[in-house]
Amino acid sequence: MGRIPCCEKDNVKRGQWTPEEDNKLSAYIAQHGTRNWRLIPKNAGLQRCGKSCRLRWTNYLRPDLKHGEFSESEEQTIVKLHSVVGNRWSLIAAQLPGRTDNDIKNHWNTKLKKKLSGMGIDPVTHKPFSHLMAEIATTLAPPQVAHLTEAALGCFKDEMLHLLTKKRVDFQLQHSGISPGYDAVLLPGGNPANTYNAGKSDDRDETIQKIKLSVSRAMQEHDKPLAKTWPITSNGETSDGFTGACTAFPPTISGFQYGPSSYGNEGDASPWNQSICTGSTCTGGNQQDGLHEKGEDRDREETDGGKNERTKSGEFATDCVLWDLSNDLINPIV
DNA sequence: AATGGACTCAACCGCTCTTAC
DNA sequence: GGTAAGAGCGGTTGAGTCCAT
Repeated sequence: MGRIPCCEKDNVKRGQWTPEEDNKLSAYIAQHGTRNWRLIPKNAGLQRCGKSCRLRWTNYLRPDLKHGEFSESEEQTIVKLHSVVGNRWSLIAAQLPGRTDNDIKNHWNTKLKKKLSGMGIDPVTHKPFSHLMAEIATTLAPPQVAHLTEAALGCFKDEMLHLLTKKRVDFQLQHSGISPGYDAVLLPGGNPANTYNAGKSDDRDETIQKIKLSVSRAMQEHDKPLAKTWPITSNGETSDGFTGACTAFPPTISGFQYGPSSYGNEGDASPWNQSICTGSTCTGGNQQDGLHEKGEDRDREETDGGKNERTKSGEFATDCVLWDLSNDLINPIV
């Protein structure tokens, strides 16, 4: 009944691999291939679990692996694919020859997440943080909206402090809203990638509640309007022209841009072009493209009868598709 | 030079799905 | 059909290294 155990757990070595172990494993696999990981450590003379051997081979020893730094185009691909499939590292790795899921996961967690956060973009939703504010604004009464900026500033201060002090902050806990676009993606085999949304909306709701609470507090502290408020007018603009949320977002970071028309576009200084976002709609120049339209359609479908659309004129239509995934990237996934 | 915090990344853990028995 | 190991995957850990003070 069942299979025999892959190894005797008491008799296996763990931890870092030595060059001798690497040589033994590589030599054995070169000669016999990678069939039956259970037998490989035994036959190769290694005191390792078969699973450990498999990981060592697939993540490090395979001759077709790249070990150097990630190129800019590789980073673009990772971010773009992540915006579509989320933390499905094996799917992303499949689009990057020579890179393993572990490599990509590590690179994302140590570098790319911080880069995006530094640009004012939530690495989970791939939307500007300011879009969250715009979404909240749609649910607030006008007197509360006047205090939104102040309240949100308080709630985002941890992120700002992180950027300034490089202290670790778990962004995912505070910004776990998921782009509506995720739901529409099909994975190999035709399964929708919608499981990625499971459990994430709670975190975003928590953030929204947090900001709303701050709004209430701010209103209690200010019987009269703030000295410098940005009351949003009926057309979505503030009295001094501030358009809702993010005309200043995200900040430009040298050599790292993020944007809709970026991938493979000629004439762009960098593939990291950022979309110009007003906090309500994108003006990044690709609003007519199919993907963006799809994104807006998806958003409309999920706005629960227009919850996200503040007015008929749509000043606070909150979707802003940041990535224009090229067909050659999307096709293998869809 | 010493120290402590931040960062990186290989390796492990634990879960799910598949497959052999 | 039930059981348990194999395989694959994403999340987490911790040793080593870097860097600022």
